[in-house]
Amino acid sequence: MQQLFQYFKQFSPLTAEAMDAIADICKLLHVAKHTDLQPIGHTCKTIYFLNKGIARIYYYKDGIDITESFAFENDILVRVESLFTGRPSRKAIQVLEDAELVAIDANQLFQLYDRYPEIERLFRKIFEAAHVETVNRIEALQFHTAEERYKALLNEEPNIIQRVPLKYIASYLGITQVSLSRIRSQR
Amino acid sequence: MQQLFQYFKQFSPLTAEAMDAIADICKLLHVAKHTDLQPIGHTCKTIYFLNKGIARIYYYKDGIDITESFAFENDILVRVESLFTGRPSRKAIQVLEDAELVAIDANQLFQLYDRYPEIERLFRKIFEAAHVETVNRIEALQFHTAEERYKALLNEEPNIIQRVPLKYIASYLGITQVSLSRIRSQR
DNA sequence: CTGATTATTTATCATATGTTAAAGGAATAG
DNA sequence: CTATTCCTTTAACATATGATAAATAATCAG
Repeated sequence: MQQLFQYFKQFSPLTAEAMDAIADICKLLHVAKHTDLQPIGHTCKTIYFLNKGIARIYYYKDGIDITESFAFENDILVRVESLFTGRPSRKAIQVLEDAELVAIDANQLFQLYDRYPEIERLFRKIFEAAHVETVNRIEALQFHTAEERYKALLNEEPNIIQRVPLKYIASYLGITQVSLSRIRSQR
Repeated sequence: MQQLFQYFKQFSPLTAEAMDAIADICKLLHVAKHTDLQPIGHTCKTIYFLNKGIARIYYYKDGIDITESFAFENDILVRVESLFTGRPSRKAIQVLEDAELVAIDANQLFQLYDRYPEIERLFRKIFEAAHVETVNRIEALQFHTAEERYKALLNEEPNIIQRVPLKYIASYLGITQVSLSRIRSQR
């Protein structure tokens, strides 16, 4: 659990009491690769934090598997559009490498918001940072070529290539597997 | 100011005291069309709410004007990636039609967060909703064709065509003006 | 109202990415 | 270790979108 609280520290401070309250609603999970942590159609009621391993959020569009995002060590992992609306998600969370993660019960967390404004603030800031990343991602998709997006990804996550099947990376970049292969083979 | 508080009501309730505190840090603005409300390079320190009119957030990529997003009546208007990071924004806000808007001073608002958890909660929810929209937009850009995106936009904002120059719509959709014209002329 | 900008459409050609199919490599189960 | 399945690359062709230029159409300033 230290890893999680270390992560929290980047965003805002917590009293010992608030930390205990959070720890009480957390569970440590070990999940084997290829497991769907949360299936399509369920409403997101858990906020995950990845201690170790890789996961992705994916969905099906016209029967084709599309990766919306990846999560790595020390990332928060959540289906925002379901958690914040209370609606079922068309997306699933899949673990790509044997993973260790912390599961935070969202309903219990939201109750803590009432008792601990500092906890509400912490998660506000965590999700604000995620929001900023999402906005930046739009810029990439809107006006960079597939090749530029691929190179930018390599820059941010140099070892994603060794750890994630290329087909997942392709749909994350908004292109087909074949196109990605073509881009990779050019020089 | 009633329009703004009406908007707030959708998200969470406020005490009269909190409403007064917010009203104290708000200014009503009238801005002529074509005006840059906030220039490129400034750090976003104001949250705007549009009572009337249309605005857009735009930036330059390789010298070309690109529209990141539009805001209409009853929309919040903010450069998230600057407001939440405190860094200067490469984006500007431009008013497209004579507009009436409410300007909320962000630094003063953040101070109110300390005194009124209910205000922090309200804005948390407002930005969570914006976050969800951003996530959904990625899905559109990632795996819909330009034509699909155009039709989806028409569906959501049927009168955007009458009110916004097509060139701005084109870059918002991630395509050139010429491509949009071509799509429109097909049937 | 008129001329000058600015916005939109149309046409032509170039190019990136999609689609489909097949072959070669890598991972996995038994 | 082998056979099967899954992943990745390559090839050939189709198509959507980009780039450039020119022609209309609309808007705006004087």
